Amino acid sequence: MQPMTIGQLAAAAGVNVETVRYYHRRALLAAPERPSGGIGRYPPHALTRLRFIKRSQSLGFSLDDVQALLSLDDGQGCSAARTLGEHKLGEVRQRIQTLQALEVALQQLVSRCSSKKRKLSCPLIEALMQSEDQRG
Amino acid sequence: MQPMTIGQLAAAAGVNVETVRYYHRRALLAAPERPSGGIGRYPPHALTRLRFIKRSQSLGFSLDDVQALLSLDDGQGCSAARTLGEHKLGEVRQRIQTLQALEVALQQLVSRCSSKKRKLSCPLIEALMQSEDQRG
DNA sequence: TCTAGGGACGTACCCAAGTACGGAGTCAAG
DNA sequence: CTTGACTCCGTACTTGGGTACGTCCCTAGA
Repeated sequence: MQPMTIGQLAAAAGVNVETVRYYHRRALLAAPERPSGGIGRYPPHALTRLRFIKRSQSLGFSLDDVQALLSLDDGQGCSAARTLGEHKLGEVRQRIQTLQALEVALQQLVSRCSSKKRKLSCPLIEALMQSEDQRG
Repeated sequence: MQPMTIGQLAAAAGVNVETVRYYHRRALLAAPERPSGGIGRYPPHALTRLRFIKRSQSLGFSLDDVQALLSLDDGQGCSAARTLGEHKLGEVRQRIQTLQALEVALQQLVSRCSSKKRKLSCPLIEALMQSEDQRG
């Protein structure tokens, strides 16, 4: 593994060159050493870090989260990292709950729509129109 | 129920005045009749529609979806509305699946973090650093 | 030495669903 | 008749995660 240009780095990680530059701006990825204003070369470590970022994102971490995670990458911050992970896990579970409630509600609306009982208008739209909080 | 000003309408629906104006711009809500350049008054129907929008949103419909839904509100578009609902239901179920996979992965990382076996660095961060797709 | 293909950098733009702001007009009460 | 609250309208800004563009610069190969 040799030093890479930004294009090679981006291709290796499967991201856009602009994305790499964006990560520089967000201080997630150090800009490479650049001999006398020339073209920068990234060490292999940069690819590892780039992959770290994408992997964390795919697990639901925001770039702010990733930044926090990276700042813990000193071998000392394990419990803090764990806390972060647990927090994120809580968020994920909360989102699942919300979506499951949504699923039930939507399912009911849709099935009411198929078993129409001579209503004048669509039960789905009707249900959205006048819900419990308006009449109760 | 009498005609309302925009402020009353917004308050009744629990939204910002600017939100109502935004819905005008999106053509989700008709601008009210306005006698000779004066101040507009909204009929009660506007509140119903505003609530329809917010309710639909809370069920996961985007404003574009809501627009489609509203255009079906003529008593004829029931099957189209149902199709829309089913599509949205599919999306919701897909999101739930993705999040559940995420939940499992995150759970594993976090629990690996608590049962540390004398590793040098944090297992969570380590796992993010070097995952299967890099070594396999 | 010329040239093509990157790379470096700054700025602007994309999406959704609003929010914020500033100036002018209007309306009702005191 | 003035004050103060509200409305109207246009424009710009927000968040998050980038994408796109334009211009200059550098470098390797022929």
